[in-house]
Amino acid sequence: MSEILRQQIEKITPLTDKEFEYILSHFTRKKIKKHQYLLQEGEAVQNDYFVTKGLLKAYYVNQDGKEHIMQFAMEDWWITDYQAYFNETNATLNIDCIEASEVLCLSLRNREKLCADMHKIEHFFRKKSNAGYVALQRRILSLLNSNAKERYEQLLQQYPLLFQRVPKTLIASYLGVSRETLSRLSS
Amino acid sequence: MSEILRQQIEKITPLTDKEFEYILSHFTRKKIKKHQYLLQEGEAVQNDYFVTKGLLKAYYVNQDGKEHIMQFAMEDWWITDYQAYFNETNATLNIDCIEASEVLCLSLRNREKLCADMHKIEHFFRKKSNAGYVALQRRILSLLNSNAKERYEQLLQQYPLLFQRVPKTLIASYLGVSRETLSRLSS
DNA sequence: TTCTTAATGTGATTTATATCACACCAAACT
DNA sequence: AGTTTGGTGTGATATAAATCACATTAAGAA
Repeated sequence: MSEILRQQIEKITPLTDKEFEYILSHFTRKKIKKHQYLLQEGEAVQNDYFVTKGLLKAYYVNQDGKEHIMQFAMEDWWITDYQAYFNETNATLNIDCIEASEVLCLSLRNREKLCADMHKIEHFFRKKSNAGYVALQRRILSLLNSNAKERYEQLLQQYPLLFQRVPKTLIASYLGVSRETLSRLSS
Repeated sequence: MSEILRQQIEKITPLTDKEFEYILSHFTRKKIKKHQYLLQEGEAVQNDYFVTKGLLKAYYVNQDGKEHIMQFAMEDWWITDYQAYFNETNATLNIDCIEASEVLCLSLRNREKLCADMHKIEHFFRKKSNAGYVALQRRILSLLNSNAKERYEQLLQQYPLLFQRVPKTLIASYLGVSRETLSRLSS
């Protein structure tokens, strides 16, 4: 269902049916099974992904094989390796499915074309990017200022829905704590 | 000197003299002395600030009175409390001058007006915001994945100019390490 | 069902970093 | 010139969290 994308855009700017149809024509659809990769480290990053169904994670794997989760994405969220996507370099992140998912794929070329053609859409993406920037600043502040327990509680409060779907092990990896420490905090 | 702003914009999109003059008319100038506040916690956030001269820091002060630096800004950088600026809420960050500074001030109203009037400028701000988002992701990854020493070395490599101007104590506060630990690392 | 894999809890130990305390020096005021 | 303030180094100690190790349970796969 692409209605969910339309709704997201319309929270920022109204669209006619024609306009939305035009926008949507720049996306392709993709279904991914559980545990399947959407993106692997070292590959070129083809797309930004808008999630219409399911749940994914983008994560970095370091030299020791430890995973650090950059972001989750469920319905109505966007996900990709943005550094690589915007700069057209190879991915340093992996993205794979926590649950079977469906996404709408937007290549950088189509994104830029849409933005050039429709001032509205450039406005939409600017607003989304600003909101994303602010969200990351909050996360940084949380990392700088709070200990493991506080970060856990903040996340729980901010994204309660996530907890019903994401195993604690992955929450730990997102928070930058070991799964053992997180386990001890909950109790 | 506002030429520095023009150069920054022209890295993304070319401008005529008229266009730049029009853009600049939406900014006001401000000079700030060393140690003076540009913004204090609890205030309304009037502007986003483009630095033409000097060096500033934006930081959060927690319940215990400990400072955590969200960002620095020197010539050619932007700085404000973005969460509060974009959402028109009161500041949770403080901004003050490390060196005597000069800034160009852009209110949210003028920013939105410029973006609505000139597609070019909306494009510029979208690009800047995207780049900012990517930079914050890098910082998060650094916080998740690296210890104090590694983070220090990464920062040193990424912003070598900063080190000649910012005391180590503040670098520590940006990295999320105590000044004592940072001091021991350097040696 | 049985087998394997993923998720979780919990003890014992180690380690990175924070905290406390004090000394020293350089810069800025007055 | 003298006095305050800001920046820095370094020892001793405390603490949050990582790591290692093992047990338990739940969930998928054959």
